[in-house]
Amino acid sequence: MLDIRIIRENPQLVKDAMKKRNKDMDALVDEVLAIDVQRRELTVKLDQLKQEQNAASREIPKIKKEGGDISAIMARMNEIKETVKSGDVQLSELEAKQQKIMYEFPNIPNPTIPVGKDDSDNVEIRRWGEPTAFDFEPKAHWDIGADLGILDPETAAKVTGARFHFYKAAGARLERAIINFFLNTHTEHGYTEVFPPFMVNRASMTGTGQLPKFEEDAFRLEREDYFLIPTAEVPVTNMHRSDILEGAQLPISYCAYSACFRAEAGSAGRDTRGLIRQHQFNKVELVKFADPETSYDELEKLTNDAERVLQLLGLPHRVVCLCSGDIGFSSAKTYDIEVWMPSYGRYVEISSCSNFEDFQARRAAIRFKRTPADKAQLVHTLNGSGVAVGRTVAAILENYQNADGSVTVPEVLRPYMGTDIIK
RNA sequence: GGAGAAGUACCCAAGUGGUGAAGGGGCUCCCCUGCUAAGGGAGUAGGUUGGGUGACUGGCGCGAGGGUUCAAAUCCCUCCUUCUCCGCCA
Repeated sequence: MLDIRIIRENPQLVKDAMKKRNKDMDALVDEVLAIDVQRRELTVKLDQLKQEQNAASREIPKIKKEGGDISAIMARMNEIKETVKSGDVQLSELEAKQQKIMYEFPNIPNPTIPVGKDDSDNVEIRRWGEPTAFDFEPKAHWDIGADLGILDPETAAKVTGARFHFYKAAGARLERAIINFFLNTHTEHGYTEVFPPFMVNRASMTGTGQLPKFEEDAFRLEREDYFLIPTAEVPVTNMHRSDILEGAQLPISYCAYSACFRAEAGSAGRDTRGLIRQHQFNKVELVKFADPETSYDELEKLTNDAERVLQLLGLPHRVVCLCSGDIGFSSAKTYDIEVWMPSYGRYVEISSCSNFEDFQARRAAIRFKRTPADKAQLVHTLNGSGVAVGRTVAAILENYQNADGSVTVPEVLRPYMGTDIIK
């Protein structure tokens, strides 16, 4: 959520920022400003009446005690009561209206990111490794998985439906090995491991920005108002919802494994084969709470930490800075890490590392005091995949495949796999 | 899922309708004491929204949200969480 004060003080800045996202929200900016004026005028009026009520409440018992007549003051109080009551109703309507609009605004893109229309305007920052070369015709991971008997979408389709997978034997073990490898590596680099709930309540989904705008993207439970998490970002960021953290604690860094659930509404027909786009997938997530003064240093570090696991796995990848038209709703700046996927013949997103600045913190009321004497201020929240597990399996199967159909296990995974080859 | 109890500040805790939410511990500062211990004094309800150029000043805050009342921590309703017991279960 944006700060209403920014809109009050510099509406043009907000309008321009939205245009960088290819969104014309001029009318909404003007509307929210008009509501804000009304709301504050009414607030002043009601506060004065409430002040009068409070003063009278102190007088009434005094007068009664002295045996005086309170009928005049009571008449006045009855009159105020009605005005306050209807005023409060009106006020909460205005507040709701204002908040509804405020929830519509995406974050303001950071000035350092490229301005652009869509993913074609994203800027490559660096590459690591070279696209894998083969002296045979490489197969796609879904074919490798089927031939080795380690990936089974057909059975999952029977048991559940489309866009689910069974992993079997070495496939299941590979998934588990990668999760452990990721968590161990991040833990060694200062992240505290947490294992979160996979369902969260509405307040948490609102805190990180999935709601109210993107409810159709999430799976919601029928009997409770709970949502299956689309990413561990949601429960882990919301761990500190409504907290006031100590400045000395920052940055707080967590890593978390979770299953992730996405409805993939609007993705029909895209990436229908293999592990790239599933309703349920595993991910290890990195989450940071940082001092605003250093949050962009933390974004660089977090991105490096995510890249590290790909480097240790020997998977060629590149880092891309998303342009203003391509960043997510809550993000101010995002680096995507893309891994080389031979079957696609291009780099495919495997991690997304973002600084949300105070956008989530304002929604979720996550604050800190730099020193105990300071006033509480909003933290900056960051997160990034460290990294998506299913896509890592796909990348390993494809990049490490051999001419005979077997797959070499990357060296760092061998202790976890208990073998150096899958065949 | 059923029954009962409870949620007040960093911690413990008083407060069942009426003029600013007791008290204690802890913490901070000051005084005294050669040091320590003990003692004395002061401060310590955060936070959030508003108004004012400003010194200042108002509203809301006792788990959350509604309601009754001139007036709610206190009465009523709904929900959440915790504890005890029962049931169920990995």
